[in-house]
Amino acid sequence: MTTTPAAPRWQRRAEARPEEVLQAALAAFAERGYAATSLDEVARRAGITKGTLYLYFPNKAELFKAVVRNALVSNLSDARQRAASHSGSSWSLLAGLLREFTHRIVLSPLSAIPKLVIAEAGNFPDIAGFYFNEVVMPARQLLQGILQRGIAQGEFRPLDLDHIWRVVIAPLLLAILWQHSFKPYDPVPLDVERHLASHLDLLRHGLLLPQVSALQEAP
Amino acid sequence: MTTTPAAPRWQRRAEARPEEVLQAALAAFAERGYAATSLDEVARRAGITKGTLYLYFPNKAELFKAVVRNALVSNLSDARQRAASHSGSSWSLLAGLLREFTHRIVLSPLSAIPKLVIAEAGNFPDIAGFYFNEVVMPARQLLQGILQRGIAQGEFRPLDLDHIWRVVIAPLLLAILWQHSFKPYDPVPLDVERHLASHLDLLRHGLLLPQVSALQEAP
DNA sequence: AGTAAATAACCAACCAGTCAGTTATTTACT
DNA sequence: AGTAAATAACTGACTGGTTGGTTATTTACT
Repeated sequence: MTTTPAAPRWQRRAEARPEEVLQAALAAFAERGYAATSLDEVARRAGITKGTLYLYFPNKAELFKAVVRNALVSNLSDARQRAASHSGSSWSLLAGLLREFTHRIVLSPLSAIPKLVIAEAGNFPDIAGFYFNEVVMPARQLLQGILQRGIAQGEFRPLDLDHIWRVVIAPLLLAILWQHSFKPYDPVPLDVERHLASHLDLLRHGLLLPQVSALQEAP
Repeated sequence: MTTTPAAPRWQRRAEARPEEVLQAALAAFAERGYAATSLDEVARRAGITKGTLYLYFPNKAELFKAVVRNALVSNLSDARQRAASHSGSSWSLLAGLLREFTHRIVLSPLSAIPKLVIAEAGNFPDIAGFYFNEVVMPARQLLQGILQRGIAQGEFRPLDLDHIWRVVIAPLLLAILWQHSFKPYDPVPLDVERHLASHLDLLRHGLLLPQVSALQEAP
């Protein structure tokens, strides 16, 4: 009686593990939140055990930070570069950026991250601080820069630069939270594309000077 | 040697306990979120012990639901009645409503509740469903009614009624979440009054027909 | 005295983090 | 090429601490 050559119980895949753990952690955190997600669960989803997980990440908070970095920070520096080298109107830059943000974050699994950070900020100050410094601050600077340029060039009305930028991105945040918190209960599910269209329509009429607005029907 | 007549170590106050527990629980949940708040902590804040807490609420989830219900019920039908009996322009009604919402919710401890519901929706589906039906649906109907009236009367531009209402309230939601999640990290703290002013300014230019807007500088 | 209200000690379950031991893979040597 | 030794990856059981929930007992009030 010969034994079939048993497949190994596990394989060494040190290269692939970290990325797989990050994927698994994002999915798990997104479903249940940070506090409610156990590392056993994350390990299970990644096809390893908890001990292995600790070979790659020193603790739960650092794992979470790594998830955020991996998912968002790269995306953001991307946008800044595109903004710097933009040559068209400020409005087309702003609208393009909001569109791209919608497609690359709101409509992707990445949207779980802002929701998570907001939900758990109270309990994990260093995560909240990290996110604020690494994500919110750059985003603010990017938006304020565009708006300021638009005002200076006589494209936008005079605006309160310290506050308008939050009003401008608020509908994106709402869309993210809606999808994660209310989607199952909404009888008229949110159509993100039409939400974005309404948002841009409001901004175009609300930000641009009237004479400029009239020139730019549907940029 | 006489012993001074010792004050009783505790008193029987069955009437007052539930309300006091609800207050304590709201404060505790608001600070630390649902999962991270221990019932010992809630009891401590309410000036009782955990065992007593269980005399009045069957478990943690029901306590949480009771907090949400209790905090919302008073504020619920109020706004709808005022809207129904309004006689001025749609814009003044809308702006007034957003102002009142800002002062009565965003700037009050009640703002903890939307934040909590959004944060915990994934883990507590029946709470999320309850909140959606009792709070979100009425708010939607109220806003859509006002916007529809404004369009019909030639005050607002034609708008996508299914989507614009979310864009309109998004900045209020952002203000709530900002205060609860990012306040400690923001070097330029959010001035809610100026945030509201920026918001209303954008809406006035973005929603109203140009000729109407020109008539209504600062309503 | 009788009982409702409240306490305090208790249990069972869960989980982040640790570590001694096991196994797959690579390296060094013949 | 073959294989023994060394290494790196991985496992799984365990620990210490916490917390939701229970209950035997004490206390205040009628």
